Amino acid sequence: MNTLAEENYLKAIYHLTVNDGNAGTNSIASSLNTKASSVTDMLKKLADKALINYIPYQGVSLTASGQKVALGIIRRHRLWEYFLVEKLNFKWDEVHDLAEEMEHISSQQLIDRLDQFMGYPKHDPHGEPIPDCDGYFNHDELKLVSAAAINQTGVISGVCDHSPSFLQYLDKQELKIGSRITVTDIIDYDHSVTLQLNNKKIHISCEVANNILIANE
Amino acid sequence: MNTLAEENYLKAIYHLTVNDGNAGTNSIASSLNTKASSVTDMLKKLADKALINYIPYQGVSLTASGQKVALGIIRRHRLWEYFLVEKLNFKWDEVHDLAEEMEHISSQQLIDRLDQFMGYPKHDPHGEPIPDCDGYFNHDELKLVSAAAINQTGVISGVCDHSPSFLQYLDKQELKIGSRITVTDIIDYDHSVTLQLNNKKIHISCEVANNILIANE
DNA sequence: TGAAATTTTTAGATTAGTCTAAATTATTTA
DNA sequence: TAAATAATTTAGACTAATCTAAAAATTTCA
Repeated sequence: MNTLAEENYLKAIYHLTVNDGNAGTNSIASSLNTKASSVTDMLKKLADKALINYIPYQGVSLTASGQKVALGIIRRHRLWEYFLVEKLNFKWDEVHDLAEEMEHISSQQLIDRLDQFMGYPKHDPHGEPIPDCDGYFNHDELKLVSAAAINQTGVISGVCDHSPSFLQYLDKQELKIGSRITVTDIIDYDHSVTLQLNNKKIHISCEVANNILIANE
Repeated sequence: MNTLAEENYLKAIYHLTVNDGNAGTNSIASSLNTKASSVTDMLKKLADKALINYIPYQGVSLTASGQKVALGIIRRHRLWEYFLVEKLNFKWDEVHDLAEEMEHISSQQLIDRLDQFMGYPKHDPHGEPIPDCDGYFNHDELKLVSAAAINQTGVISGVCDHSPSFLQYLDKQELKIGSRITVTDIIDYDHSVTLQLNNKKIHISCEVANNILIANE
């Protein structure tokens, strides 16, 4: 099996490459709060284990087996988040760091039984899809609120920022996963957005609109 | 906080000293599958942190704060074992190694909510008492089957050996926690024991009788 | 296109935990 | 009670993961 440090590197590389395919040493270092020289050392180890494709000075990508490992970690992380929120009544802004610890318990049987116990949830509390035991998941067609047009309606289905302060702000505004909202106005000057939520008008900044995902209707 | 290795040492020292008060370097080494020299190194670290009383060549005992840490680990271990058996349908012979990993997730809040979620169980699946959040637990008055007299009746309330092979043997004999048994015969020659369980007579070896605990009626 | 800036790697050191082999202390027993 | 035996500690080395500082490669852009 892989060490804790190796798992954290694989997960970071997965998140950095899922959109643009290739990650650099510095971006990995900053996402793991470590130094570039430490990253270089680890990249060699991961390459020796055939978990990444690594060409010095050219960045890295995950191999098929590295991606499988990374998706396993992400599956565990999201299932534990779901467990913490749905079974132990944690709030969605409290579970990230805990799940970060729990995701490293590697028993496949444990995770599959946990999945069954919870009824095979499809999404974690932040709307992220949960990979199944083979690493597959539907990539939902979501759109940023900041990219929506006036009068567009949608259901909040995900958030990009998982920081407690952002999630607590959403709680205060009663913006949650599953809420149906309509974009009623977009201010040219600062790109801030006015939303209709039930009977309420809510005005959010461009930055906030940039971190909320809605499903098209 | 303490490292994983430190936690494992504290737990081992707790188990070795709970009856006889003092543990030697070699006994710690063999219970952790490591070498005496490694133990000596770690004992110095734990003594520096005031978690153990250590006098070179004289063995060790836990300090009050070391005991508190150890009981916290044991609480987590036993609660996870209960969770695995009662919620995820693992068998009692399958949970030890998994709980050994899970016990190192240190969030107090997680454990207290897990405890609440399960209804504050008093015993793990092997009958071991679960310390409360302050480290307290009732030390049940139990007796070994091997120490019982003929005609004595009791309820199986614990097992000393937690190995899968022993627990699977008990399953096969339908001897489980909660079963009421009566000692009907004790063979002088080999100290083996005959039990009455419901309508069934069961003959067990001295070794087995030495690992089953019953509560006096 | 070639110097400046940026990114990445290398070299050498550090820490936690472990090991083997040798030395030391404690215990047993003749 | 002194030698033999057993238990424990010390000395020195190793691995994984990290760091700082310096060197090398790549990219940028004037």
